[in-house]
Amino acid sequence: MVLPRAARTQRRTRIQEEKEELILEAALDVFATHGFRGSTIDQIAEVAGMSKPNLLYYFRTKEAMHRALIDRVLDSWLDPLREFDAEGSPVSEIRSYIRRKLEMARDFPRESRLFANEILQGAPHIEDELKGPLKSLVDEKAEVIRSWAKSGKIAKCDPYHLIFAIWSTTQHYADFDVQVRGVLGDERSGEGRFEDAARFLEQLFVSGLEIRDGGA
Amino acid sequence: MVLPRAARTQRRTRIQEEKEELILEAALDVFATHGFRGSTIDQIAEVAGMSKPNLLYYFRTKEAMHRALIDRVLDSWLDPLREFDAEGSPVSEIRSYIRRKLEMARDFPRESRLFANEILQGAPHIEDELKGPLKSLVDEKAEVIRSWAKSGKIAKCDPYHLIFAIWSTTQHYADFDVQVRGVLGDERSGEGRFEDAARFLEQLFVSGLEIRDGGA
DNA sequence: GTAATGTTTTACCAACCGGTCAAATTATCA
DNA sequence: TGATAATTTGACCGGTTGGTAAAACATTAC
Repeated sequence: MVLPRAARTQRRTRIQEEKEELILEAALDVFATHGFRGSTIDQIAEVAGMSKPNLLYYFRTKEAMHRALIDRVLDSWLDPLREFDAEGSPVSEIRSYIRRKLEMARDFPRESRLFANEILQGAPHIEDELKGPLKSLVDEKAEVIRSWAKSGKIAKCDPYHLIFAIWSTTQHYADFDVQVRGVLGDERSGEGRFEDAARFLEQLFVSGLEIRDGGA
Repeated sequence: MVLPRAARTQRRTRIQEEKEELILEAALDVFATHGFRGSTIDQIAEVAGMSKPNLLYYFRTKEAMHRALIDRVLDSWLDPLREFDAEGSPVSEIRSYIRRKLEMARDFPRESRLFANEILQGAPHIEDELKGPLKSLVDEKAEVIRSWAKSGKIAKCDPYHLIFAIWSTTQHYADFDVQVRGVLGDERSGEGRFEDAARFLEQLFVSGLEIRDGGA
């Protein structure tokens, strides 16, 4: 019988798992570089190496594909922030948060771009997640940072804008990769640029948050 | 006679100037939120309040509209960096560069998003500009920063990554506006968020670049 | 006023879009 | 093996897309 995908409650077939993975992989490629509206099912099908109706057998709509991707990415995207530990030392926590985010930008640039495209275009599919789970997590970690500042472990600063600054500087290397490479030139565009970036950002944030002698 | 737009060498009509401006304004709206491929001529025409063929009388293709916009934006986008003055004091130059970029993010968010979309999608229309004029300008200013570091006016750091960090943190408030608002919540999403951001970023960069006592 | 030019509209096209359908093919398992 | 269910394919559909042609309309210059 040919049941619509969503109606199947049975365990998934081996083929199903493989093909769905294959499709999401292709969809990630395409959505990440063209955004939702700029991507076509034909294009995704071609990258996945299958016919369009075949692809639509696994995901019944373009939106279903996009949603599946977004859900997966959004979840893993916040892992580094979840690991942010209130018990650790501020400097080492911030330092390793930066490192983790930078590693993600290096290792999963398509995921970062998928997300960036979605936000840029007004986050039509994930506004609820932004105002719900994401906000809660950030609120929680912002409170941690605030307490560090209050107890004099780091300089006083707005914790939300600190988080924004870490997000933007690290994701920049994934989202604006073409620009970064263009500006750095071919010689400096090797993988070493991530090490350079890590060094710079750690210096910036760590000494930028140090307590000054003449601090207010 | 009906000459193709590109072939007209005569002075432009009053109507031409007005309509072209009207169209570019509408196109900026649409391209900025949907990217090139995600935007349609019909949509732009509707926003501009004219019929599609009428619009196509002024810009013969979708690409022509996009190019006209990109050219204009790219130019004004670099103005703050051009003002970056080698003769000024490092701290005040960096401080006012941050302020200017932040003001642009606040006052011209669509322009920022148009640019972000273009880069995100691999900069298919402006790769040459990135590797040419943009790179040259950045190279020049990076040299200024390097000389400041060398003469001990600011901490040693990679000037390119410093510039990237300023770009990303400031443009973040335009490009990721939905996310910023979502996380800050309704109460803190007023215009005051730009003042908060300015305060935070100035503190971060200024004290992050100060010379340490125990500096290497 | 009128002729030349500039502008707008209506009607249209071929290609592409997201998605459906039914038939053909292949895998699974008793 | 054969029956049954899962997968793949090709043909197709209505709507949208970027863009054109030509005629109607408006504006300007003389």
